[in-house]
Amino acid sequence: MNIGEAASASGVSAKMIRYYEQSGLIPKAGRTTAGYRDYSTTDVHMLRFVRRSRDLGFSMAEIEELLQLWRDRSRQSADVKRIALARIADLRRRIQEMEDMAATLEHLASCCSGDNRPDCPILADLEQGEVAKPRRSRGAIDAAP
Amino acid sequence: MNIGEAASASGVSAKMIRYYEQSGLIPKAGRTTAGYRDYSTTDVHMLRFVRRSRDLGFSMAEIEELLQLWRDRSRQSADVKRIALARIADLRRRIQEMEDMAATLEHLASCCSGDNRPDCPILADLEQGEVAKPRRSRGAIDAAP
DNA sequence: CTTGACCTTCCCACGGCTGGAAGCCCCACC
DNA sequence: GGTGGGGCTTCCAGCCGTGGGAAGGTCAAG
Repeated sequence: MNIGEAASASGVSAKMIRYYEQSGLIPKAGRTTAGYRDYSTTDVHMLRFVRRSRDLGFSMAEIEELLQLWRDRSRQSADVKRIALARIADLRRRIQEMEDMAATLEHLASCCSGDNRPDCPILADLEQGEVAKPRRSRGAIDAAP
Repeated sequence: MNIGEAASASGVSAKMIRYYEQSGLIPKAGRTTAGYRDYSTTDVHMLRFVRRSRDLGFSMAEIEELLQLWRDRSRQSADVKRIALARIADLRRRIQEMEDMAATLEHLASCCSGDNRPDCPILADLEQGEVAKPRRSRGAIDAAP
């Protein structure tokens, strides 16, 4: 199976497959005599694994760890659970930060008349306001298509 | 006031101030005879404005718009409110996506015994599971320090 | 054999920083 | 009036994950 077929079978774009290979997340694919990458159904399983992990917001480093565990028949499920719980904690923390932002903005917006006059509590706050600096955390969902 | 003083007075690092200037977010600072950038207290206000906006998660493009409104004495508060409301909606959408991820992971983790045996429903899901692909959105909080 | 859909590699861009290197200049201190 | 160490300047490169595109080779159908 060539990279295009593997891509549509796994839901990972060909671009991304090459990128994952190049960055060492997945092993180098075998090549046909013509130099095309060649994939097995096991490889497609692995790619689906990666995609699902990304969809759940795991970082590359975490996915690397998860892939190792996935391949390791003598793994301990506790190791997997630990990574998942860490991810959940991270999500919860980031959700809280965003909730705080949303609440602040909602408060400001509710104080703003939103008419054709220039007086605006939102701008006033931006100019003056202090924030308990939320120390930024890792690996997010960003960059619209 | 030189860039270092402006940085500590505003809470924006000198690196960032130069970056914002270079990328056109803020106007080019005046220079002393020695070539040092020179800042006024108004400039510091502007920098604090930028920092607070970033803390609230506004994108560079949004901050550019907000800065223009901030400087525009004949602005309409409705314009500011519109940007804030859009930001809130974006936050709410992204929070929802992350909530969904967290819920999925929590379900999986609760099904995982987390012991020294290899059987693991989390890995099983990653290998098999489908996700209603959450279309990724813009401008996040990411990249750990 | 031609066509066009695929594959290959390579480089560039995004956002939002952060770090480093090289080199100059400034200012406080003695 | 020196001088040392820190500030300042510029430029370049990286992070993550992804998309876009160019230039060239390869495969399969017509």
